[in-house]
Amino acid sequence: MERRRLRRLVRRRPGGGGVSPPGASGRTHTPAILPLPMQYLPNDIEPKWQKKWADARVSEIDVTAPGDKLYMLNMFPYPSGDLHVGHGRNYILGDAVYRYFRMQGRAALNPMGWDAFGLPAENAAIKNQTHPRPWTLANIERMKKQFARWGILYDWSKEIASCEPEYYKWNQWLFLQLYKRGLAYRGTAPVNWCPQDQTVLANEQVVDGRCERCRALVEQRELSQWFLKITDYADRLDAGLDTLEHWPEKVKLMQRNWIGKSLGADVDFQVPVLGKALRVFTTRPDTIYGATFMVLAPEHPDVPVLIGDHPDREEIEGWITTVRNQSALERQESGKEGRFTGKYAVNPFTETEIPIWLGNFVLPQYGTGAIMSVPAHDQRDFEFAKQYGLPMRIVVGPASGVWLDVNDLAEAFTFKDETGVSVDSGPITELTVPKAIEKIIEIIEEKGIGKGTVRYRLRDWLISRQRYWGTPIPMIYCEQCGLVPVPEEQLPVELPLDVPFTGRQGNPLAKHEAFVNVACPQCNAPARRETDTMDTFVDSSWYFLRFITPDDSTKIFDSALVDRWLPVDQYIGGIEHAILHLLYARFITCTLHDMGLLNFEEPFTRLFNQGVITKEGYQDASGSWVSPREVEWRDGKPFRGEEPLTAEVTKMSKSRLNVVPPDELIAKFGADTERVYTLFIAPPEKEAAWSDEGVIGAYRFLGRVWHMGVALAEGRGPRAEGRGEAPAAVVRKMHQTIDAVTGRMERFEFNTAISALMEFSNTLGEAVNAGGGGELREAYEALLKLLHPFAPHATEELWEMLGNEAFVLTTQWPVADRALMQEDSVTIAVQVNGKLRGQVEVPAPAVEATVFEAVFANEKIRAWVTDKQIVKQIYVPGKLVNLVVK
RNA sequence: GCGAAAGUGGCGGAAUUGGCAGACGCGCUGGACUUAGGAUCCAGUGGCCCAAAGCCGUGUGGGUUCGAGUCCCACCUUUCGCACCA
Repeated sequence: MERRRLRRLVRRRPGGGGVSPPGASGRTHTPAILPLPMQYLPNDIEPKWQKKWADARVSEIDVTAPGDKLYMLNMFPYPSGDLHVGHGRNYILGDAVYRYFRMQGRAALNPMGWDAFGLPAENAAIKNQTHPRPWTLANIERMKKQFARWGILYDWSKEIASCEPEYYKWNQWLFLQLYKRGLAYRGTAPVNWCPQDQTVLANEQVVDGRCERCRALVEQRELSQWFLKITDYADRLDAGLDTLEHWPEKVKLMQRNWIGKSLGADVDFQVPVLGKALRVFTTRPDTIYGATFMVLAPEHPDVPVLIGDHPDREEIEGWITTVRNQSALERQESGKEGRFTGKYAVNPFTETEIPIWLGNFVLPQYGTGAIMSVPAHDQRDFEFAKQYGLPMRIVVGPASGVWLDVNDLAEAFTFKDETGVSVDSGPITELTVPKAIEKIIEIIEEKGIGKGTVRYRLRDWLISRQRYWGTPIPMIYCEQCGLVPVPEEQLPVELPLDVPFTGRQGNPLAKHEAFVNVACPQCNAPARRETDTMDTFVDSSWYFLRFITPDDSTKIFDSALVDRWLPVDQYIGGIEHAILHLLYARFITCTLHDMGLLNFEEPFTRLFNQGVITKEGYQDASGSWVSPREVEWRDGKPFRGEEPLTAEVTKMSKSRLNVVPPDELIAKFGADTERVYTLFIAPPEKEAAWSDEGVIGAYRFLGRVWHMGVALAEGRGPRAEGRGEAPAAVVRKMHQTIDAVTGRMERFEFNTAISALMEFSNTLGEAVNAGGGGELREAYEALLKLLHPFAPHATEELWEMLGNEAFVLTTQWPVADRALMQEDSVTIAVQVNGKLRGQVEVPAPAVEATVFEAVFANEKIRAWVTDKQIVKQIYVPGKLVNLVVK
């Protein structure tokens, strides 16, 4: 094949250097590297370097010292106990970035802490008849050891754990500040109740109508609970997304959808029998001439009056009760249902009477809980109208002017944009939809029957939980004074530890007399403490501020220092927090800004979401998960004994028995191998399938780097004489690699950064194998530096072996010399009508315009420079090849 | 249903701005060294073909272009997110 031959020609050109001699029989094995006097045994060296880093406190940083600050942060984990290689991806990735920035000379802060409150600890305590605290603390210790064994450098002098009073005191303080400003309130609302976990949940914690944590069906209950008024910040949280240039679009979109900003209008419809108006919210006020009926949520406050004298009142009330008791999921699945109230409202534009219905598809929490129905132009209204035989009226037509007839409609025609034109709509007739909306809002406002409005889907954040293991809400109920906040000087309200865990009848805090009974801070009369605790997402909504001054017992944080170190420059964590944690953290940061405590509103400048690691799991016919140890393979299919199994690739989880614990892996190959493999496996933001076989590739790579280093250190490399020049190809490759890896580190392209290092290592290995030819050591040391973020232990050991004193970590990241990246010559191949016409070798700096004019003039030719680094292919229609060095 | 992202060898994945498709690695095949090798090293490895020559190849069908994995149109598939939000 032409192309292949061409490539070979190019690769073997003189001066290319380092290319192995061809031919199986002719190949001689240079003993420069083999046989090996010193094996790569990671487990001999890794703990040693972990200890050295710890002893030297290399990762501790003085936040008051000057420097080019950089705040790196991995989302602090829930201390659930054992970490598997899937968790490792997150932390290994963060550590690689941290080490890279350190080598770039940045004053990089990389703290770690524990999101230590929460249900699993409580459930474990119930199961094991212990207390959540020792369980949690033991897990923390285990996980710290695992982090260390991965070679991850956190600044442990900044460690925090949210379950400690020193931390949650400030949670309570924050709550009191919010309460003072009216941003924390107690209110009664239909809330999500998880019967399994015996607690209420935030809307964000309900997924597909089920509890995010335990998957139980969530029930609706009318309860009095604590809320944070995140809705006050809906507009800012929405607008702020536009400023987050370095956040994944996906996350911003998810937040935008969750906030659910809608522009529209509130409009009053008079109801003569009520003697007042019912207000509706609509995003399509331009369709108001087509509003032929009105639908209220069954929960709407005016419903009892409307149906008070209805002959079938009891039946309707029964239906309302049924709907109210349904979960959101059941309510939707039961289809559209409604009841006619027997009453009428007046459409303010057509001035006709329109019937008022109740409908289960109208949600009480959104808008005004009442809608004007325009069946011709809204699919939901259309379905409802068809079902109950309600009238329709077409008020929007296509701009193209095609006639529409009500009887022809098989579905609603929405025409959301300029493609639609108002029809039969008084003053807005013939206006396009956007213009019609603008105009009708003007008229509505002139008439004083409503106004243009912005509505949000976002609802207030329900933060109270009827569970023990969380931050006590610092409020007191006094019969005389009502709700009384705990005075700040009495904080923290400590969580009592002498509590039995039976797992029965709700929150054990409520039965702790010494905790509950308290004197009212205002009147000193006997009073009762709030026994609800806070959602743990409150704990994590501001923890990144606490890392700067974790031990300050006098204030939540130091504003001046926080303003210096924050926003967090690089935040790393899973996509599962796209809405919950990240929205709450943004909200709380805004409130602290408004309190004058911060000079910024957005806490995280750059956000990165790593993908999950998946692995095959095996299920038997009954759907139970089978341990991979029991699986036998026959004809490429999995079996357990005679029983066929099904294989499914899923996220690693204990329940699916597909987790890969790092211990065995590290014992066999070392942490560096796991680190390199984990980052090499796939682009870090993508889901990646773990392959036990694939790990060996990373190990071999490190082994080759190791053996090369041993050879150089023992003087078997050319360094012994310290003379001569490294082959030009090695120097060139070094600069190309430095350039490539640096860019890829910045862009989080770790998989290709590592592949570039593998290529460089191969080039270097060939040069060493071939007996070198000069100064290979400089190139090798550059390789060690570039490799350090991925394989910190091996590179430190090799660095030392070569006689260097300081850590690789504290050296400077190499800088590429662009001039030396260039090839000294390039081969230009010329293709004419698909055939290789010839090739010309030219010195790289001389690749200029007229080189080929004489040779290939007057032909339709295709020409390109064969080395990608220099120039691209260029098409020249007939006359002149015009090549330019980039 | 709505929204977003993605479809490239046996597998994970490469391929600035359209310019040598399959880098790098796994696996596989052959070899070296070995008592042995599931260690290590070397070579080969997109498909058709004994091989060469040649032809075909980035989900499918069109289009733009000297040139398309990349750009445009239509479709198919997968994954993720939202899901009666008026």
